[in-house]
Amino acid sequence: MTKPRRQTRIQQRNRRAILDAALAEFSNAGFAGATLDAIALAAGLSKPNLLYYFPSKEAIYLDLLSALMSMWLDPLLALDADGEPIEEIVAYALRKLRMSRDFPRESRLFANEIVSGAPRFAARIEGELKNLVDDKAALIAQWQDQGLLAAMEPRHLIFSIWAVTQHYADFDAQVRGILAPHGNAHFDEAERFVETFYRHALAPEAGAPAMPAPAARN
Amino acid sequence: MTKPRRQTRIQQRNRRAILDAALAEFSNAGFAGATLDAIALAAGLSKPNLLYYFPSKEAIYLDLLSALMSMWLDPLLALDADGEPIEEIVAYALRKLRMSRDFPRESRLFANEIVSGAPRFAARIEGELKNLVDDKAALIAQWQDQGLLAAMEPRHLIFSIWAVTQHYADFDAQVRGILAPHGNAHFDEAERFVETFYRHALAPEAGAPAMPAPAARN
DNA sequence: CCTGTTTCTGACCGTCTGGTCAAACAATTC
DNA sequence: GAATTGTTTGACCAGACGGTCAGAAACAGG
Repeated sequence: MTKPRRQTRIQQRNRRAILDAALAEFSNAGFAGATLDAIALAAGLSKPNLLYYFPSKEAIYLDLLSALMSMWLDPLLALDADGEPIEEIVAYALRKLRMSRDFPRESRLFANEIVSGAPRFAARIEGELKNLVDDKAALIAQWQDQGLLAAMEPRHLIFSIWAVTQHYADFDAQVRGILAPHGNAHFDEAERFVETFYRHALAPEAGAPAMPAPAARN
Repeated sequence: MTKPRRQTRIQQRNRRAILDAALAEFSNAGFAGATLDAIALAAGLSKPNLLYYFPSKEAIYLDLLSALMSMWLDPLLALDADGEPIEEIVAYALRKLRMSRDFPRESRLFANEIVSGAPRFAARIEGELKNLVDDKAALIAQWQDQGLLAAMEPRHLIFSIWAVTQHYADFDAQVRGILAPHGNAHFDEAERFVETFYRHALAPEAGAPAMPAPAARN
């Protein structure tokens, strides 16, 4: 039991290569559409060798989901109760947007999983993700009660931020088909849009400073 | 050549059953994940019989895409240049939201296709869809120049409406995991959110009536 | 060098999948 | 009721796919 040395350098390199290749494959083809042969090829390994590092296709997929979960949650986690509400939410939306630009494969992996009914992900959605959203929704509701934000259902506001920002990664093919951009230039446009849009949408009514919002039914 | 009678009653019934079953399968599993056996089973036919009506799996898929294309475009098409701008756009968003509620399979079919890079759909995106968006984006820009709408890039505004409304169909599993709703009750909440959100976000600045918008760079 | 361990591979297997086909069955027409 | 046309099926096929396995390399340490 001396010197555990859990992973050799070769293991580290190959596992990394496999996960990277798998991310590319799964995010483009979904779980069903991706093949071990394609992943092995992209990783520069033979298929049996790939299965030397991971016991099955599903194990690779689940490993990816787990590894990316925190990256997925981080931007929302950073929403700061002590910050200025509108700035905090706008900054959150911009963080998510930049993740769509910088990590589109990760976004599409989750998108594929969830569009297909999240068969291997439901537990985590109803667990970690739901808890985090509940927390932050309460924070937003509090800000609204203080008249610092326009009144609107906080969870749906969060959904809208996810939807709008992830749209640029998940529906990249459509966005590019319509904007016909060069490279990632359209992301600058998107940043300006997201910032002005949410800043405007979140601003409380001028003459309603510290009153409970009109449509607060819950 | 007398009495063409293109489709018998049996043909009509079976083709309909196949397309319906295929929509269910493709929207849940994507093109790769869906199987002819599953479609045939759901349609109440044997696999060879299914292939008597359609030449191939891809033919069924393409038939579906074509048939659903106009349903997809209609809500945007109905955006009326003679209407009141904010009401028109809010009504458009609500139409799209109700489509997510009433036709989630159709929405997920497109979502699956586009998330996977739209391999069988790119032509239509760059054709019909792009043209329609260009048209309506010009109309929105015109409204903005008249000071009737807050200034923001029209195409990205349209994207945001697609993203927010389709989110409820495409990411249904996630929405349900977080809201834990009974049936479709959360769609009422979503309707209220979408309406107030866009009404607020689109309202022009109080003191900027008929001036070209500040960030109009294009 | 030898030895034990880690890494890698070719050959193989059972299953599933999209698709074919000849023939049976049903419906319609004359 | 015979002939024609339209519909359905069981049996089958070739290829792809996830996964196994025995053993060959490559790599370590002594």
